[in-house]
Amino acid sequence: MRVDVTSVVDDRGTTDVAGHDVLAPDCPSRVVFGRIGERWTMLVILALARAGTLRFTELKTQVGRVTPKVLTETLRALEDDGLISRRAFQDSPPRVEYSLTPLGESLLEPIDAMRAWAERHVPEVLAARERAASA
Amino acid sequence: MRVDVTSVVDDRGTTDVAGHDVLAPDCPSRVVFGRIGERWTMLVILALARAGTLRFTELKTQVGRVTPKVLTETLRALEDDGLISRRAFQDSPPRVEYSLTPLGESLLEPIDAMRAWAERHVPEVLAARERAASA
DNA sequence: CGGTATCCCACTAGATACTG
DNA sequence: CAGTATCTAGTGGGATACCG
Repeated sequence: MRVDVTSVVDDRGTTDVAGHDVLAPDCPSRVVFGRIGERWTMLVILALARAGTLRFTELKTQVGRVTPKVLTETLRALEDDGLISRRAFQDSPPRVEYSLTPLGESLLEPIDAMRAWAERHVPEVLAARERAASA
Repeated sequence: MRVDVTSVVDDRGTTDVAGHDVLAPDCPSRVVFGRIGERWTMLVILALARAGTLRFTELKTQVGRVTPKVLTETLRALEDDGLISRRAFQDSPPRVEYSLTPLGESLLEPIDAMRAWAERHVPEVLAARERAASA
């Protein structure tokens, strides 16, 4: 995710005390929302939260029908972000274990807020969609 | 966003009391995460939350460099989901006002949880990324 | 087992121009 | 003002095959 850097602050004082403004093109918040938006990110984090530690193949089956290529990309991205850690053992056959870092665990709180909202309100959303579809 | 419907429940009892399982391919939570992931959704919601009511062009300037086509798509999707409401007046020149529905307002809570996390932890994420980049 | 290496497609979203 | 209409490009993600 690459964003441009012009007009970070407008002239209406919409930035908050910490200097953040979600409506600014380069607000750090977008880093998070960008990751969240990626198709398998949440599932990987939630699977690891649930299991503690998982190997590549375990993760693959937990998460659904993700292809190895995409799962690898997802894992690398999350590792680069410091959200998960990867431990490779020098065994034969190979053995690699993934788990959440403390930073990754701290993400669970907002994620669960989202999930809680979804579980509570998704029926309303689906009902609204059906109304819209049959209009 | 369309997902398939097989293997909703696995054999390890991972669904919760309400019958939801984020790791299931068709969990309703994905509806939410799908929307969140779309590029302009959050920005529109936050702009409306901040301003209360906005017209099309106001929304356009608030939100950044979105094209009219994409903004329209975003607004329709959000309207179909019951998150925003659109009121058109029969004036000339035309006048249309967008605002959050109560459902849309209820989404602000989890959104802010995410934003709060982002503002608190994004420096760590960025630091991790730099470490990864120079490795 | 834990990935890479290729190839490929759908789909998001941008640019641009036009209209009731 | 508030959009629609086209056309196009970039890329996230999938399928498949192969490797140390």
